[in-house]
Amino acid sequence: MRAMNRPDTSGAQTVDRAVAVLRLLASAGESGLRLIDLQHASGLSKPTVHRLLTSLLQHGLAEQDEDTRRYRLGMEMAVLGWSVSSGRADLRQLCGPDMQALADETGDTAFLAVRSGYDTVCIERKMGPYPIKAFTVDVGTRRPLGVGAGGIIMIAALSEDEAELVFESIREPLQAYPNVSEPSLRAAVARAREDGYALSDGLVMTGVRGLAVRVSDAHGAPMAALSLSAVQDRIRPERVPALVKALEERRKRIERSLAGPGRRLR
Amino acid sequence: MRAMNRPDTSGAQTVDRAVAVLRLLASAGESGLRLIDLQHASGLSKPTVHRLLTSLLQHGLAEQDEDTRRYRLGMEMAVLGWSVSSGRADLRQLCGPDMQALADETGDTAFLAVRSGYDTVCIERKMGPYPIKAFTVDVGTRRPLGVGAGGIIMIAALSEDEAELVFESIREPLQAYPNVSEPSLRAAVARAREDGYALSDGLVMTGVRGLAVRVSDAHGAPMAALSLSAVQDRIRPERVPALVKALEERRKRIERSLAGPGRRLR
DNA sequence: CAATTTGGTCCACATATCGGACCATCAATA
DNA sequence: TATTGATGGTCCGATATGTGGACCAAATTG
Repeated sequence: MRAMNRPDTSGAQTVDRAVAVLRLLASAGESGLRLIDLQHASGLSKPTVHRLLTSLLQHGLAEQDEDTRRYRLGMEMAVLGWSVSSGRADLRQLCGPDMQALADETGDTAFLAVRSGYDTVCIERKMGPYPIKAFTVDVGTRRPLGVGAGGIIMIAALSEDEAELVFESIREPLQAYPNVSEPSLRAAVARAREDGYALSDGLVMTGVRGLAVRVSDAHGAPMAALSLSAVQDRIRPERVPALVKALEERRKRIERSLAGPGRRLR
Repeated sequence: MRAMNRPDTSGAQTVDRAVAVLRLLASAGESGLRLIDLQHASGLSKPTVHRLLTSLLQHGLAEQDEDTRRYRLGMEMAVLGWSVSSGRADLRQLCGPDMQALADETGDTAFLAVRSGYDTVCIERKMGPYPIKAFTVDVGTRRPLGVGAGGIIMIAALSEDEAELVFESIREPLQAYPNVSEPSLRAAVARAREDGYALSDGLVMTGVRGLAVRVSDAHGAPMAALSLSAVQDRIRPERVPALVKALEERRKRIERSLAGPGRRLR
């Protein structure tokens, strides 16, 4: 139908397409996608999608449910992922203790998310003791960039041009989130740029607020978003400064330990 | 040089090649591989490898070290892997407590490994209290199937035909392990078939012994290998029954919890 | 049990990929 | 500093490879 990404220069078209399919499967999560869904979402022809899937299936990167015929990511994908040994790869476990501490001291739920294409992926979650939990995202969940405080801070970290590209790309998938309008998102991003932290006030779900700061690597490049989320009563304006301070402190600790056991290649 | 896998029927050649490259990168681990290494190891031409890499780089599935020009797996690979939500995917954390308990009660180091192509991948490790550690494998390490007790039990779980295929495929990579000869490996596999557990007596490294049992999913299909490893003085013949018993007990617990929160698709 | 939807396959065509040849860059060596 | 060799990267014509319209099969629906 329309261009996926870059019809332009070098590379391997087939690889691009295969990766696109993998991304779609990743977004779909556990329940998977039907062949025809993939066909429509990717804009590729049925035989093409099927051929790609056949190959991915053979390699275990995708699997097919015997009964429903639906496709989802295969375990081999996870196994390959476990062999990654750089940057974000061990970010998750590295952040674990600080996130738990953050959740404990604030009472709310702490999240860690990274960018993947035009999605954010939640890679870790720690629940705080406060008994009323807000709508909560599972580890592994993918949502378009811009959804949630974490997504906002990630867009805010981009250059104008890149941000524009993102807005362009997420326009369609954002339809699924009725509370997120592009103007309100742009406003939130602008505020985040000024404040240094992002606030999502019911943008994802009415009655839920989130706060996020960005985590950078040793070179200052944004790596992930560290966020807190709770029902709106818990994140009142007067409490925001304290929460931001808690987030910032944890961010600093995390960045320090990121820089600490500095990996040097070769 | 020679065929990678199936030159035969349907699929996408390009995808196969790209996956082959990814596998090689995974095996190489942190230090990465040079273009020419990939070229030789894959048997593909330089432009082909480079073109595939260009695409993989664009998608973040691979990354290139600025200084050394070496390629390794990219973080996106890990992120995609985190979105896998089936079977083995959460096996690791599910096994964590039992493995720690196993390590604690035996004193030695417990490993969990899964098969990936013709490799075994160590996906979890828990150290026991005994102060003398044997040569120890990091999480994420890939080795040819058949290396170590875990690898032996995995081959033992295969049908004759499949096992033969494996022997064929690992002949070359096994050269890197001088202590593993094909006859001794075949003997170890045969014993493992009889005993129900695998014993590696210095096959990987002189003076190190390992014991492994296989972990099966709810349908009885082999999923992973649970193993213990220690210096040979710690795994004397008279202690083997007790260690095997401990492994078996943990295996049962793990398999029960695997069957328990049974995921049903759809 | 016809109609519709979806999964899967065939095959002639054309296009995206292939790889030999070439250039650029760097390190070691003379 | 010139020379040699090894490696990263790119070009471009030939063709093997992937493409998608059309078709069949099976499942689902009315």
